Amino acid sequence: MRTAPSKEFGRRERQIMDVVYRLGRATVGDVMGRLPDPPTYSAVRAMLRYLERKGHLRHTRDGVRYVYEPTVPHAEAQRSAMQHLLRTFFRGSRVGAVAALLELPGKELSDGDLARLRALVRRARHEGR
Amino acid sequence: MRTAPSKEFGRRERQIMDVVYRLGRATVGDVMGRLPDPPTYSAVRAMLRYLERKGHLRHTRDGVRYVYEPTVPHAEAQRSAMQHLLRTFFRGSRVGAVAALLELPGKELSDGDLARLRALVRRARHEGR
DNA sequence: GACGTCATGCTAATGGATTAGCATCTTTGC
DNA sequence: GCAAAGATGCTAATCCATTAGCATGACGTC
Repeated sequence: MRTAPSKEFGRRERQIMDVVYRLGRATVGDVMGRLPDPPTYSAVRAMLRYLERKGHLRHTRDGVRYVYEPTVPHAEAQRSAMQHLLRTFFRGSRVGAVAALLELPGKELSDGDLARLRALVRRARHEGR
Repeated sequence: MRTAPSKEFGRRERQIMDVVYRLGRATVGDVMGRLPDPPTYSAVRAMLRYLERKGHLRHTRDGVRYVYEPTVPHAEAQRSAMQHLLRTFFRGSRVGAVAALLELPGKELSDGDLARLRALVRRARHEGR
């Protein structure tokens, strides 16, 4: 049947999709191992099959086991998630979002990172965006 | 009963919380008007009461009607949502996320915006993050 | 003061996400 | 060859988010 992926997920669905996006490709065990309050192996498997039937995942074989990956490409999902976050929590202000981002804890920024950031800002200016 | 808000939501729950965060404070009508595939007024109202009982929302009166707002402060929810996005789609790379952010379409960046961005980068450097 | 409108209180019904259970198949080791 | 381990196929049961329905109360108007 293969209808258009609908972007809206239930709780578990969301958790599972997040794990798969995080890993890029994932086996049943990978997913189960990273779910909060993990249900049984069997339940996870059913869920994956369910998500596949709804068109959000596809699988390929790797020897005996299945490896799942999202049908919507990483970059696209990234963009749309960011878009949504921006709209929901920052009134669309990209600058505000950048501020929040840079204030998050994380690995120290390398010189390369800083250079890249400056380049991004410069580019944003020149392209008039 | 008021248990600790659990951060995980069902589909509608998520949609509703997003609307409330987007608006800051919202009446039943506000919420209903912005839901995709809006159900009945009554259903939205029940959902809001439900979310309140679970500790995610609180309400105050405004004349006859109720105005709902999140119990978790905007800034905190912002941070944790960004954190999650970062982890899920950017392998924790803040720079990568900033790049994606600046590439999103949006209002032209003002000179003030650019100055602020530069200041943020400078500050990130000096604070060693 | 009766009526219409619009708000909330409460609860039962529904439906779909979520789970578990059992059967089957393949691989590996003895 | 046979048994154990670990994978999938399929489906029924369950649970809870989601919805709708009916009753009640406040307010304004003719």
